[in-house]
Amino acid sequence: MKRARPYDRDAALDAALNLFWQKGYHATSLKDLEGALNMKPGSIYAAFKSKESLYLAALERYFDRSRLGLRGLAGDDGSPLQALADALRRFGGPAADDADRRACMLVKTLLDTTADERLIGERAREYLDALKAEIAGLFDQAKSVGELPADADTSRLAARYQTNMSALRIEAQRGTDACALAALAEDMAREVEDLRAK
Amino acid sequence: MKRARPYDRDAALDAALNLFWQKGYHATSLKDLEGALNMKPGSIYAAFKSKESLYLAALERYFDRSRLGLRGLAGDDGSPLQALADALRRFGGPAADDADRRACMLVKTLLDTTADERLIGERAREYLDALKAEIAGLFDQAKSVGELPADADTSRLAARYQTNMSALRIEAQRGTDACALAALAEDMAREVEDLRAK
DNA sequence: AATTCTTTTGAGCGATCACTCAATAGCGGG
DNA sequence: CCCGCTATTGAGTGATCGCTCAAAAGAATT
Repeated sequence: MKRARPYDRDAALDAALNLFWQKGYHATSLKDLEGALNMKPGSIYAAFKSKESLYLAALERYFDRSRLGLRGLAGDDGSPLQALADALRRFGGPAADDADRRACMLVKTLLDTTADERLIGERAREYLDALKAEIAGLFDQAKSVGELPADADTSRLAARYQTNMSALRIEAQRGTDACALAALAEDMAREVEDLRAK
Repeated sequence: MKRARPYDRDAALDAALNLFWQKGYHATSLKDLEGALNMKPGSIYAAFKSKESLYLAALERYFDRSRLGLRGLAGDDGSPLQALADALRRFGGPAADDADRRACMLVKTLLDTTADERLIGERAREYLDALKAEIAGLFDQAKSVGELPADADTSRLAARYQTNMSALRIEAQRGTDACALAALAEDMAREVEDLRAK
């Protein structure tokens, strides 16, 4: 090795992730990326091969974080069901930062992707499926702790939960007023809590 | 008037609507539109002013139809609540055509729109609000027929319903298998039916 | 059939797209 | 301190973007 990388790959990926998440794949130009990553086109292509590859890398990063977030819910306390309900309330409450008021990047990718970018669309679907499986795992935990009846269909519950979370975040991006958003989140959270075996 | 319009404005708008709905605003090029509308660039601009204007016209068309569809639910039978529940089941069932397996165009527009296209984003939000109001109107009807208790918060119910419908259609576009999709729709439909005053 | 006026045409505008590569810069080993 | 090598640079690639306009075409009127 004769020369170390002067740029920070992690920081660059973060910047790309944020920009892509905000503007979407099609609306983000190489010029935009040059500015956000503070890299010239040549460097970007040396480091990330192509715009599509960069997007895929950013998407994977997003997925990793999302999965980590979900796994973080597991250890919070003894009640997986409560953790899931609270996560919904969190997204309906006052936003910590802008990113919490944005629709899920995977959903945005899913809706923005056509046959021209098959790979990106397929990847988004895979990641969404994987996250759904993580959620199902949490419901499984709830079952093993006795919060859910033994015959609960955890994968069906996971589908419903993921759907609710996605929709809530879309609603946040829509700009629904804080009060209505909180009400919506509350309805969804209650739905989860009401699953608790009596 | 010396010369009648040889092209069919309605058909052209339909074609534009479908193309935009499928591919999104950014991914749809003028070339694509030329092909779909069977018009040369000059004609398109003479008829619709700009790509953005054309998109807005297509979006309005989409909105009009959606509103019409919702209003059509009102007269179906004496039970607005049942009509709303059945509409959900319909989107979870076997698709009549491709368009029924696509996310709502307004939602796609909302997620695909940045500050660069403020007007389009704002319009999408307005239309979504208007449709939510239509749904609230249906819940109001349900209330006046005695299906809902007098103190039901119909605008909150409408928000929840719209959210469910949007999410269901995203799920359809995601390619969720028919069985899981039907289960999801069933869960949502039950949620509506369970509102029925006992 | 000639005239008139509107609509359609499509080559082509400047700008921007994603991307490349010869030249340059700068660190590690000798 | 110089050399060898890799990472970075940024002007420039052809293609395509949204869009324009002078010219051609076609219906209505005479």
